[in-house]
Amino acid sequence: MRVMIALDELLNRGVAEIIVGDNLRRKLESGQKLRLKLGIDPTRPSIHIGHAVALRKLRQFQELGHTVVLIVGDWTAQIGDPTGRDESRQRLTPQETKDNAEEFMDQFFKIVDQERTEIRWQSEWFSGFSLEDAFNLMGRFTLAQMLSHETFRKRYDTGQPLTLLELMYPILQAYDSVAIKADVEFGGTDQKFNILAGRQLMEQIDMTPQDVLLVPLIAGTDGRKMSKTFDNTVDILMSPDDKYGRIMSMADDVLPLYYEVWTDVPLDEVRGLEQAMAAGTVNPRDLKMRLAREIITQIDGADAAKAAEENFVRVFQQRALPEDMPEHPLSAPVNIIELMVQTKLASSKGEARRLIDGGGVRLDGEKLAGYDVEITPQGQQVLQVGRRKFVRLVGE
RNA sequence: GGGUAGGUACCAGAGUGGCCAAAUGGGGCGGACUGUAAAUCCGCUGGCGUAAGCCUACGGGGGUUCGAAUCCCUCCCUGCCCA
Repeated sequence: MRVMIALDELLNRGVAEIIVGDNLRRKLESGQKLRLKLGIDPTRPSIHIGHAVALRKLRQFQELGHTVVLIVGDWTAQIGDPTGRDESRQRLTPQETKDNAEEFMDQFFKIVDQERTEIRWQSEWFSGFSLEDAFNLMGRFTLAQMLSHETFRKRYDTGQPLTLLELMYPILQAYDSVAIKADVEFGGTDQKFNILAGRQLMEQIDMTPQDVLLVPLIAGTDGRKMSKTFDNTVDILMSPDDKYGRIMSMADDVLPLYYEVWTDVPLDEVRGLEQAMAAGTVNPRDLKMRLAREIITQIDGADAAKAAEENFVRVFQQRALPEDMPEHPLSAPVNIIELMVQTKLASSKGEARRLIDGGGVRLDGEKLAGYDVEITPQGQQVLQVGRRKFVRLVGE
């Protein structure tokens, strides 16, 4: 699929940090086939393009013949990764875990090559764990060490609850590396602590410690770190139209990094674009459009990307109607408030009224001024909330 | 185990008997301006009711009171200090 990429590019582009860099390079140069570890927690079945930065990197390694070992964290998922969290998570049931994992993998293999992936479940090694095994593991880590992790320390210092179970999270993740004999573990920079715990454990039991490849975290639509928690993600499973829109609403200054991690545009050219942007000789909007196209092409294919772009131009640049919109049959006159709730344009009647009061509701382009409006079925009408939500009312 | 401070809306955080669907900030949503960028400005931000109003809501349950986020009892949860 992709042309093989140069080693320098592989190890530098879209990479935040490699521990130990020389080591990894030497292994790669030796022609040794590596086992690339990536652990996922099937707590949230959706993958966004921030997670997928690591997946793209894995894919590049696969092109060179290395094997991805995907670890489904069915045990750690029940703890929930405390990293970056300021409160404890709810534990999941085994069934939820299983369902989530399946959904997750559908998305995962849109980017990673399934043929060169080995899927392993943590329960393979943890289900048979005895208390003795657990002691043996826990005894290798100290509390001070755990508290050196910013997340833990902050929780502890600010008086947030912090359970012993949560302290187990990095330890379990570390053991995974032992269980599968990982050569390199991949993750976002926020995973550094957990992944280093793996190195430490391997060293202690006289295994060759894994190397670590950390990818940068990218910003979401609001400029903060992309995270489900902030609802600022661009998800793999979103419709191409939604992906396009969300990418277009990114801040300008995230563009260079996005180009670096999500496109194959040569880095020299990216630097050039950055300068042109600073000099004002190129409209950042156009760079974003190109970026959106590139990303969607990788996930959904070129046709979908093209269609999404056309739709975007029509709806948001020309302020015309989108090509596809949800349809809602209309057989009898209905009050506007009622209708907005039915079509899910508003989540409650109160919200519907507020939207109308705020001037955010249009019927066939006409702003509605009050809410004692009956909508009667007649041919096709378009009901619109804000700039981006449309429903086509089809009279019967 | 003892002492002590707490648990308020999506988050942070005021409120310590009625003026409280609950200040303020953030977030979110809508509008203006734009490039669905940033910045800025305006409005909204529990549910039901076109409205008057009703219902639900300040950790859970019970009580006092005409009236409770606010007082009392009890249970649960968390922090801190001591053991």
